[in-house]
Amino acid sequence: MKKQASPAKRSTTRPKPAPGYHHGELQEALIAASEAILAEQGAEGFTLREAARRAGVSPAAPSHHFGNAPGLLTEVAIRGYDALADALREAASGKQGPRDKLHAQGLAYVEFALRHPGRFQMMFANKRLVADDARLRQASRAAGHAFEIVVAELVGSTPKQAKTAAAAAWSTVHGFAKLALEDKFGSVKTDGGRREIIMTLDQVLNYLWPVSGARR
Amino acid sequence: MKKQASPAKRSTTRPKPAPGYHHGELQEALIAASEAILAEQGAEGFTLREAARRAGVSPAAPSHHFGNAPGLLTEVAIRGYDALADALREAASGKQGPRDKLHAQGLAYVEFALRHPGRFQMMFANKRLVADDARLRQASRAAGHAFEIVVAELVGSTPKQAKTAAAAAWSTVHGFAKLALEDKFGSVKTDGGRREIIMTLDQVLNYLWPVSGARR
DNA sequence: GTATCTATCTTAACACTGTTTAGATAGGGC
DNA sequence: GCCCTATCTAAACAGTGTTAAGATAGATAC
Repeated sequence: MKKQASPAKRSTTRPKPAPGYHHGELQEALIAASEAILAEQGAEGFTLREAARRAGVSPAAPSHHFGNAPGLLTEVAIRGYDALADALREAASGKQGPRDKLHAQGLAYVEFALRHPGRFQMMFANKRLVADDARLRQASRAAGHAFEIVVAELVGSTPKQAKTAAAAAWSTVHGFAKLALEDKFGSVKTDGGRREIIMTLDQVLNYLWPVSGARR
Repeated sequence: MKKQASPAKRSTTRPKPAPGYHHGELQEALIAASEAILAEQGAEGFTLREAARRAGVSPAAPSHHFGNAPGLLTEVAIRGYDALADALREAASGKQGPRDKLHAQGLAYVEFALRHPGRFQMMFANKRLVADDARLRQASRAAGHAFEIVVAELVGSTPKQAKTAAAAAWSTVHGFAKLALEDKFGSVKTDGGRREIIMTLDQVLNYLWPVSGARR
């Protein structure tokens, strides 16, 4: 009565009426909007209200699907870990020996972080996620597992030593990525800076896990 | 006239009148309050208003001394880097050979991160700091330099290789600390968990930089 | 000793944020 | 046709960082 069925009428402030809500597309729209914000503004720039705005809904709408902001971000983080695991597996699949595989994985890990800084930082921001979410933990473990497989092949001895070596590899590439994102190895904003950073990483990996026989 | 000189009167909501403002103690009080918040609540829990509250001043007071929240946090981060550099230097000074020194520094780095998680996380949160502040960059470089000195002694060859080795060492311990703080190596909340984590770190360091001759 | 000047702090307001409550709306099942 | 449930909106709340304007006190100058 008060509002006739004028579908274009409501797009006063909302960007996308996006026909087909009430059909289960809002989750995807919110996740996509969140990833876009992370890509544009970084992890600190994310805002639940902005995600709702981009999806064309009210600020309270997300709560019905994700509970709260950490709930939504957890979903984003899960997909991030899945994408990371894929990248690690694909990097290893392109090489033959375990050393080459590990080297490729290290490069892939840091390249992922530099390509998606906001998402990457959010994946490791436990306080902004539902840290004990079962699916999140599983996705994180799966990404770490991609490392362990290759490292186990490399070390080849006791599983305890494999665990240690995997922790070492993960720590090194993760620390490098984090430090690079904080500009500790030069500016990460320019193309040239990123190229320089990747070259430094290549040297670091060759130093710690030399591909050809001799070490140092 | 309106207010008699009743010094206890104003402590209605303010915790510490702290005689001696207007004397330059507010900066220190705000820094101390910020460090206390970081220690209690972590980096995400920091709030400029809460810092002002603890220092017993209005929310606008900090702006006169630090400009804005990043300004205050930058001062906190600088002191954090100074403390970290001290810890690294002291760790090295207690040992003899370069391998032992590096090992001790690695332990000291992670122990610092686990002992002061909030401060540590804030030190590497460029977006919440005045990232291009000259004193901050200097303090950060000084902490990294503590690593480079030991690594140069260890590698002993070209300065380029020393740079690479220092980047490797820093990345490994930084990554380990970051992952540990996000519970990737078990819970960091319990004493037992932390002990376990340090043991894992010890193995990682021995794996990458073995103290006694043979490697792996 | 009084007046002025400057650093320091407060009050009040603004535009944001995440979350909750209650109510409106629409689509599917009976 | 009706009801029922999922979905979304509107409005409000407490809290945030920051700014503008005004008050206050300490030191300085005369």
